Amino acid sequence: MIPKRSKYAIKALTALAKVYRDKQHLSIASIAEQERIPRKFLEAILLQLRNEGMVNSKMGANGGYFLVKHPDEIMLSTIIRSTGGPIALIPCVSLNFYEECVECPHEELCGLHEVMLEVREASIHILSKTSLADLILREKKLLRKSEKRP
Amino acid sequence: MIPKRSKYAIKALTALAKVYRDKQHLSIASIAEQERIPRKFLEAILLQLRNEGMVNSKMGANGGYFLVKHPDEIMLSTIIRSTGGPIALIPCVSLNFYEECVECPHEELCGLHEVMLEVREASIHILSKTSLADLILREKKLLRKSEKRP
DNA sequence: TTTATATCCTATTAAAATAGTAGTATATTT
DNA sequence: AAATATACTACTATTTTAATAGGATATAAA
Repeated sequence: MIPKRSKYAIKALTALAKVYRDKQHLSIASIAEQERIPRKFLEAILLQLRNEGMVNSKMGANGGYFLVKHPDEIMLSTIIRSTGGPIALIPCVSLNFYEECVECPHEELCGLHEVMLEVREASIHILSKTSLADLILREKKLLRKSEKRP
Repeated sequence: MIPKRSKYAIKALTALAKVYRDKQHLSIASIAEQERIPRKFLEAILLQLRNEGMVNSKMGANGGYFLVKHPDEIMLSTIIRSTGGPIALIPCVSLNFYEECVECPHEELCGLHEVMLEVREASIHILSKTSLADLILREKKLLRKSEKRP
């Protein structure tokens, strides 16, 4: 499982993506309310994303956060990783949270290692081809579908 | 990430699978040493797997654990699930650890939900077609390969 | 029948990760 | 100047996971 932190980040960035074309920004408070994320927690998450260059902010009255890149270019895998969420199921096959197995003398000879690598590749394949823009598009499609057959 | 508990379980059951055809059993102590798993922790894990019917045990001197089913029939997904490891990345798409999203009014309309479902399906597809026997086979192949090109 | 060896079982503790909060400083707009 | 918003540091609380302790029970072999 990825931490709530990562999920909150995806939700918040999606909200920012929705106002991207109008060059608008959103305040922490408004995102927190809209997405039902604890305000102070969201503040910490956005601050971190800012320091990593994924978003930028404007201080002071009428300030807020906005995306630096186009929603097409921001992939779920990137968001998950930069908020500390490992995608792999075990540490010895994680790209960003790698840890050697204490019990494996040779991990190249470990069958479980090999299978877990395949799982990771399958997951990353999906998450690194899905952008914030894709997420929004999917939601539009789901909404249309539900309106046709209610 | 799945808990260490799940990984230890897979390692221990694989050890039991290796002696299955000879109708042999292994003691907790010997598995713990061989797989470098803390003995008492392994004891708790095997006890639970026994209560779920995945393994059986023989008490007393020269006792130990053995598989109840053929290694072909024991799938990684089953082991992970019964040792508390969720395969899904977020609770709202987990089969066995499902939790409703507080923030989603309609999860059928959530784009992230849809993507995470795909990730889960891809992972489960691999994990539920891979058995303990497959794991052993993979290791044999990896070993052969490494001996050819050392 | 005694001794050694193993599992059974419950309870407890330790450590780490995660989630969330507090409070003050700083910047910007009106 | 007042109101509003982010910046930043530090802290706390909660939960989960990992691991251990220790005695009860069963079995085999000496």
